[in-house]
Order: sequence, then structure tokens, then C-alpha cells
Amino acid sequence: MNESKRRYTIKDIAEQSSVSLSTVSLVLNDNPRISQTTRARVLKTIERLGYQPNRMARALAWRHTRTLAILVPQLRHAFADVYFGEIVSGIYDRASGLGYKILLEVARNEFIDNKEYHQLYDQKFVDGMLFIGANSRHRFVSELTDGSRPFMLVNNYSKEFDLNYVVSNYRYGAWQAAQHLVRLGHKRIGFIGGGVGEIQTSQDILDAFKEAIEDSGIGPDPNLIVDGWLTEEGGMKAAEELLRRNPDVTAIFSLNDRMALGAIKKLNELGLRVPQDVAVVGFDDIPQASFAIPGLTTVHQPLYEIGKLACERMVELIHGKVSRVQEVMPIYLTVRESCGARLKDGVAAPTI
Amino acid sequence: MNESKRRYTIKDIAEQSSVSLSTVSLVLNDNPRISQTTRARVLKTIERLGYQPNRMARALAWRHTRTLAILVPQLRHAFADVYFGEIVSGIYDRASGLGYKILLEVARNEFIDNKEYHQLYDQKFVDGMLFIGANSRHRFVSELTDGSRPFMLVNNYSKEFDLNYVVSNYRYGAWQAAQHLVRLGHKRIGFIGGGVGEIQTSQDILDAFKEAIEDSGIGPDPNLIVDGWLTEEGGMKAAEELLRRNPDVTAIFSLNDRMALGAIKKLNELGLRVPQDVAVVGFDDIPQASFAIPGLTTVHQPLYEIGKLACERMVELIHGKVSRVQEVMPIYLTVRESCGARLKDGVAAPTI
DNA sequence: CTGAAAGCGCTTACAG
DNA sequence: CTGAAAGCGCTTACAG
Repeated sequence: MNESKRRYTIKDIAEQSSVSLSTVSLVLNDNPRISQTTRARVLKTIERLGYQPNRMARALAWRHTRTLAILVPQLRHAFADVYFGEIVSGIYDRASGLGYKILLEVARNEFIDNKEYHQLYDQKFVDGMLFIGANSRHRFVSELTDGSRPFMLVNNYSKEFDLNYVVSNYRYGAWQAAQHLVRLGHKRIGFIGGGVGEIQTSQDILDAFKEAIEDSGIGPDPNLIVDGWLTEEGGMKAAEELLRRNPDVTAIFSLNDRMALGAIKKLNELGLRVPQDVAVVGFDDIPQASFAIPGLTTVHQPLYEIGKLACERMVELIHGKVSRVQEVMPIYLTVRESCGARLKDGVAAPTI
Repeated sequence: MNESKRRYTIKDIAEQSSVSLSTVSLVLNDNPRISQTTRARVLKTIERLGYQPNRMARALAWRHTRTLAILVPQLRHAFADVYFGEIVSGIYDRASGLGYKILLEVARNEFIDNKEYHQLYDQKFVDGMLFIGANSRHRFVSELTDGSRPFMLVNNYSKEFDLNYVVSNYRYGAWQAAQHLVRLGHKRIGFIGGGVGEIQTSQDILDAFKEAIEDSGIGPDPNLIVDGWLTEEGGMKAAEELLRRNPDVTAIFSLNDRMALGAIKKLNELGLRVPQDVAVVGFDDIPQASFAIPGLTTVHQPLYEIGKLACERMVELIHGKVSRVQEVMPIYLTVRESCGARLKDGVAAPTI
């Protein structure tokens, strides 16, 4: 039951198999040079002793660790945010299949000031890093453009720096959602934003929203745009402010689901019905969106798949199979009840 | 901008500082034996070259990595579950403050079959492991009882095995919630469970629920107990089944918030008002609970704090400062609107 | 097909 | 107060 205190090393295996250290190492690495018979013999004693090669020693000799870092911005309880969680799950699952371990990192101030984004690579702790949720204040990413340290933005991109990324088609998604509201006859549509001007994809959503609105002949109105800080609390406050400034609003486009859920909560408190009095559409399609009351119409982002793809490409980057990855994933509107287009559950929404 | 390809090593620092390797290593480890002057000199060239010690080499020499693994069960997109996410955030934040890195692991079949729960330690990949969400099928934990490999159950415990854990007082929490419902006059109270018989804390909730009900003179009724698999979908199905079997139900106690939210959704679809027709209480107090409509009355678990404490104790375990940790955290009911005790927002609930 | 030796980049007794 | 040397546990040319 209780294994002996000292772990076995390659030396033990060599001795007990009557071969050299090199030979053991070579079979450990599936080198075809070793004959089947000695290979089998070595494998047997490895099995018998339950030997596990020390990964630190291998990493030191190999100069890589088969470990990837997932980096997220410093937010309150970042790992409890479903948006990040879905992507992390995708990355983890793919990494696991490819034999990679996942290390968690938060872009705290010290992380940036101490250049830990370099240290992680240089201390040979990770082979690559995936950044979810980067914003314009994370200027250090500019030091990761040259490709010497495999780095990627996940579901985000940069116009300023030439970085690797996998991102969904935010503009098209936002355009679809806005068009949907317009086609439903709404003319006074409020916009609850978050991260606009700081997060490229937030900017994209707002831009596409404006474009869709104006394409429909509805003039832009700065009064209809408020900030909700991407949180439920923020969404509540934003909805309140929006209604105060524009009592005639009949629809709200929220830049993410968390704010949309907050907005619905506030609308409810104000005695306004969703969607009869005010229609609401969100963005992301987090799992909670479908269990909200009413079910939230929102732009579905394939978060988990984005995570998987990003991880896969990252490993290709590490192995030098590709030198640049800049991929855009399709994205579509999921119609539920909060926009009023669907009257009965189970009935497909009219695309008009 | 672009650093030279080869990273500096301790040897470079030694040469450029005109000292030996040992000396550099000793200042790296803050050894007081080194004089202030040479120490300063070495530090200067470390600074100048931007030298970073290779962590793999240190780990090899030290025989530990200052890395902790967080283990979760194999669930669909486990890291997107807010329950886990809150705890992970707590562990991460504390680990970060203590200079530890966090590695993610899922208890997949291969993880168990290949004894990766041993490998992780024996390959010197992690110094300790924290398991969130263990259930009775994870029998491998029995091999982690002897303390040779620092291991801990987070917000869970075992009656069968003598393991380290930090857990909240589930029984008392459940008892409070059940009592609350009883005092509100409910006599036909449905119970939506999940993991009962597999997860010790789930069993505890059910036991405490039954106890509270029976203490109040209400006889037990197996018909009132259904399984909702701990998910929103499951909660919806469970609520439906519960109402079908017991049209006279006036309250529902859900073993977690996710199912409670699903139950409310289903009640809504069935045209039943919460709390007027059916009161609902949940368990966990995930962030979403307060933004649900109506706000969910639920037992607040200090998930983030539990994660922090578990991490802190784990590090003490690693350093041999403690040899056993079995701590229970207090827990209390948070009253919102879904139980009907609170009529207006902002008004404190009567404890009766 | 196999082995001896140098090397990966540190740490830590042991001398001095 | 500082240095030479052995060691942590592997891998990988280089010989043979």
C-alpha cells in the first residue's frame, strides 16, 4: 500500500534491467533504436516498480514543459465568470488530449511590473500562453509579438499589434442582433456597453450595432448608449439610467449576457415587462441565458469551441507547424423569449 | 527590444559579477552568509541582464515545485460551473499571494486508471492537490490518506476515509433553510436533490432537511423527494415531476442554486408564481442567485473564502506546520424574495 | 543495437 | 565570507 519513501529513478530501472541509463531513457522516449527484447525487458521493470520519470528533470533536459498558461485579467473572482469558464474548459479539454498541462495566471499589477509574462517562458515554466479578456491597458502584449514566446489572444484580437488570435465574428453577431430588433419594429433602442474603447471586440459590437441601426434609417442618439461595466450590477444601473434618460425606449441591446440579465432584473423591479414593454437581447449565450425568465435572446458564441481551437493552434505554434494564427469563428443569434419575436416556447422565431 | 536568443544562466551572472556560482545561488536564495557588498554587486548584474532563474532546474534541485493542483470531477465544462469557479478563484488568489502556481486537473478515467493522482506528485509536478467536488466513486482518494502526498478535500469531506478537508457546515445551513420554510407555514415541501448517496455533503443536506421537517411534526414523504442532477435542466425536470406527483406542494427546497433556478423557470412555464404559489429556497448562493427573478432565497456558502482557507492550510500541510486539517466553516441563510418571507426589496426578512 | 560521458541549470553540504 | 564539487534525474550527441 504505502510505497517506499524514495521514488525510483532511471538508475534503478537501469540496474534492475541490466542495461545502461541511456537505454532506459531511449525506451522511455520510444526510440526505435532499441531492440524489441531489451525494450520489453526495460518496460517490464518500469511496470513492476511503478516507475514515473521526473518531469522536472525531463523539462530541464528538454527545455520545455508541455505546460500552457491561461491568462485572465484581474477581475473580482475571475475564474467564477462563466464566460472565462467556458473558454477555460475548452482549452483544458483540448490540452489534456494533447498531453499538455494547464497553469492559471491572472494579469495582476505585479505580473505586469515584474514582467512575469516573460518569466513564465524564460523560467521554463510554460511553453505557451493564452490570454482571455485582454484590454488596451494590457500594453505588455506588444512585447509578445515576435513569436519567440508562443502567445495568443483568445476570443479577442488587436488592431494595434500583430498577435496570434482566435476570435468569433463579433461584428456580424452584433449586426444580426441589432437587425433583429429593428425588424421587430423597434426605433428607440438602448445600448448597454462595457469595455468599449478598451476591448477591441466591445468596440466592434458597438460599431456594428450603430451601423445596423443607421442602415435602417434610425439616426444615432448618444443618449441611448450607457455603460454597464460588463456585470449584472452594472447592467441594472445602466438599465435604470437608460430608462430615466429615455422613457420611450422599447428595446435594449446589451453587450453581454450578464448585463442583460441585470437589466431584466431592473426592468422587473420597475414594473416593466420583458418583452412586452421592453425587449432585451444579450451577447455570449452563457448557459444561464436559457434559464433566465424570460429566456434571453442572445448572440451565441461558441466559447468552448473557441477555447479548444485556440489551444490546438497554440500547440501548432509551439511545434512550429504554423507561424501565425488569426482565425475568425462564425457566430449566430439565438432567439428565445426576451425579444418578443417568439411567442410560444418551441416555436421557431421568424427571421422575417 | 528583442532579447538575445539564449537566456542567461547563473553562470553568466557569476562571471559578470566575478564571483562563483555558489555565491550567485546563495544571493538568489537570500542567504545571509553573503556580505552586503557582494550581494549588492550580484543583484546589480542580475538586474542588468534581466536574469530569471530556471524554475525547472530549481525544482529539480529542491525537489518541489511550489505548484498546487486543483482537481475537479469530470463534468460537462466543469470550469464553467460557478460553484467550482468561486472556489478556484479563492484558491488561486491565496496561492498567488503565497508564491504558488495553480495547475488544473480533471479526474477523468485515465487520470484514475493511470494513477495520475500519484504521478502528479511523484513526477514532481505538484507539491499538493486540492479536490473540489469529490464523490463516492472517486475511491482513489483512499490512497491519499497517509499524508505522504499532501491532499485535501475542498468543501467536502469523507466519513469513510481520514482525509484533510475544509468544509462548510452543510447540515446547519440546510436545517436553517428548512426551518425557514416550516416557519412560513409550509407543510408540503418538496426536495430536489442531487448527488445524495454519492456526495457526503449532499447526503448531509437531505438528512438535515428531513430532520428539520420531522422536528416540526411534519411526517416524511418519499414522494416529495426527487433528483435533479445538480443542473438547471435537471431542476426543471425535477420540479415538473414533483408537481405532477404532488399538486399540493407549496414550497421547494433545492439542494443547489442551479437546480433552484431551473425549478423556478419550470414553475414559471407552468404558470405558477414564485413565491405566491410555490416558495423556493436554494443552496450555495452563487452570484446569479441575487439576480434571478424573483431573487433567490438560499443558503450562503462562503465559497471564495473556503478556497482561500483550503489553500492556506494546504501550504501549511506541505511545510509540515500541521499534519491534519479538518475545518468547518459557518454558513447562513440569505433571505431574498423567492420564499415569500420578504415582501419588499430592501426590507429585512422576519426570522419569526 | 548499446553504453560512457557531457550537459540541462540550479542547490547544498563541505572545505577553507 | 566565499568557492569547488557533487548532486538533483533526466536526454542526447558521440563512440563503438
